[in-house]
Amino acid sequence: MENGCSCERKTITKELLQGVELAKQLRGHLGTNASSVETRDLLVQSILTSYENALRLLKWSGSMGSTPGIPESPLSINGSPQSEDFDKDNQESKESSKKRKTQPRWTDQVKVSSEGVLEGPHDDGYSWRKYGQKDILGAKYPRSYYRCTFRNSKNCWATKQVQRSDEDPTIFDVTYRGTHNCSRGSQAVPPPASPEKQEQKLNNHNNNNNQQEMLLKFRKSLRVNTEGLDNKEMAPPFSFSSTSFGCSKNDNLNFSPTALDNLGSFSPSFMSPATPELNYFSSSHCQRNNFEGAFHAQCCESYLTELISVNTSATNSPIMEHWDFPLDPVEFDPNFPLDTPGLFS
DNA sequence: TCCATTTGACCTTT
DNA sequence: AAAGGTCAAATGGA
Repeated sequence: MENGCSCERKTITKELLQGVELAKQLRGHLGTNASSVETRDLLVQSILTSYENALRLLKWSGSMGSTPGIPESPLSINGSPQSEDFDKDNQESKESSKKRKTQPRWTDQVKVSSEGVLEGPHDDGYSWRKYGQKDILGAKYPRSYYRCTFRNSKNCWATKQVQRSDEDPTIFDVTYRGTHNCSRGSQAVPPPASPEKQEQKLNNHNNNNNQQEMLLKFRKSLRVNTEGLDNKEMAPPFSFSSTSFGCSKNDNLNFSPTALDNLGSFSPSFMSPATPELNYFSSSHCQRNNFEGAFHAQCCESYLTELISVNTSATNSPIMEHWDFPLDPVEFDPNFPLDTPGLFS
């Protein structure tokens, strides 16, 4: 009960702190000619996202009042920490269907290139294995079900569903469930894609190529930095296209904390290659259009903590946990009364 | 032989 | 009861 409130508050505080920190960075960038427009755009976008998240949290907690009861919320309604649910999930592997309700869920839309030309990177760095396909009532196309390849070896229970859009067959709705316990599944370059397989995810706002490029670089950086962490079970097909931004797989990118700061607002792609009709998704920024569950997940700090720890090297958290800024508690009091009337009006 | 995909059956949820 | 989701045997490719 009270824990829930406190969790929400902390999460909101975190978001706001992130916003503050990003604003500071932006100010720094504005004072110099050295930073690129892209970087500034990124910072602005990050700040907006952060504040939007905070506002959403406020709205959500406000609409919920003191009455728990959001269905499908990964945040355990009865007050039990999300991490407990996850632990249970891991233990009760045979009761997988019971996980449906407890795991965070969010959807993404993926647009597939009709030309089959690689316009960006594909995949999310995770390895998926198809375990089912089902015709869905009212849907033209069947829905495909995928789970993490490392379900058994690493007890990773992340799953996803891929549903081709009826209206636009080039669009795929991808629903993710659960978070990866495994570290990022691969770092290898994907095999040459056939035209059919050179499908990719395009952002709904893909006219912002600069931002996409920055994201790609960031993801590339992540990949580079996680190489060697998990070599034993690297699944080969997921990586960035070397043509995406002129970097080969072996390029060593500077991946400094500064770079992370500059790009940290982007969560890594949740896309994956694994479906016959769409083998390689490229990532996009901020494409997530439905944070069902996952958004609520932010409200529980234990869940947050787990996500952060789990995703140290390979994140697929629905939230922006990359922001590991050295926050200065003196400049912004975490205990600041966020429910102060008029504060956000 | 190993691993991924396919697909019908079964289970869970609504 | 119907629809959605998962399991697991069969199958095929490397």
